[in-house]
Amino acid sequence: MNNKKIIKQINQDWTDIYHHLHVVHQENISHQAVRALQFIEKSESVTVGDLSNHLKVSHNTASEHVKRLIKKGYIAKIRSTEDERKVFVVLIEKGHEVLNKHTRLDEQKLEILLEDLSADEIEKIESTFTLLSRSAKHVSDN
Amino acid sequence: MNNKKIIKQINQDWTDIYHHLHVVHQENISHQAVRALQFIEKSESVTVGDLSNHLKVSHNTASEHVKRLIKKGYIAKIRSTEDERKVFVVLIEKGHEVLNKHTRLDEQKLEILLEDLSADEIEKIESTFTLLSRSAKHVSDN
DNA sequence: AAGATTATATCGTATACTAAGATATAATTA
DNA sequence: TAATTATATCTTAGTATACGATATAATCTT
Repeated sequence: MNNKKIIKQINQDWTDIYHHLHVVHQENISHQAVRALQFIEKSESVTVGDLSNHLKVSHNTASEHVKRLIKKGYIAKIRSTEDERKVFVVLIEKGHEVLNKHTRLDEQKLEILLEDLSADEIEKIESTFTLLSRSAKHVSDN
Repeated sequence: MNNKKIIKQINQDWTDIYHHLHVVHQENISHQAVRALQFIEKSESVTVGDLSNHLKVSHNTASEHVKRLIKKGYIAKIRSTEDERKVFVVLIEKGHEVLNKHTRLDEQKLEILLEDLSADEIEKIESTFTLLSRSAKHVSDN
């Protein structure tokens, strides 16, 4: 029952995996911008106010983040029809692309990696990630 | 043999896991700073010049990154004894802490997650990460 | 309908980050 | 001794981040 040790090992592996397999990108994008894009991608619907809460910045700063991200072609605004004060923000294609490059593992490197593994090992990786992502959602829902 | 689909699924899970389990931090640290800290942590020894190559910035810019990171208490300089022109940079405690918060999964959330799993499932997760991190190192070595 | 509240946007201002060119310093190599 | 290498500093400049103050428009309250 020494989960602490296992957790440290998982984290060590997690960062090693990312370090070796992450996409090499050249886009100049700030840390806050990535956080904003991630939040927008993973949430059902996001308003400027939601973003302000999530990033823990003032409403005007959030509004400026949105302005910058639109200028870069990463997101778009959609005014709510129910309450026309509200503005929803959504990722558009370029935003998805940039976010993928910053958060995902490199598909080509993964492909090379999988080539050297057996079908059983691949199946094990796949089912482990399914299990972990399902459990992770569960944890954050409480 | 449809690895493409499996790869997409792994990536989807990967980002979901990170989204739900990452550490909630408040440090204001830039993207380049995280990249620099990551590179310093994962490499055997790093000079200012190595950093400049890795970040693809000029030597003077790399030198300024180092200056900023030292000012923030994240890294330290160690002048080489063999060649006294060279300066190695290393992570110090606060740098490790900040980097962990930005790249690792939250230990408490992981602990809650593991509590609901069986010993077999935990073992499966552990061995999968060991396998993946070993393979990842292999891929990046070519 | 008038006033209060809510959601977002904009302006002014300030600080920090990022980056490069030019230049300087010190150590090493030829 | 001269050339090269590694790093540091100075100047300059564009961008990012953030907030307070203020503005606008929609919605809610009375």
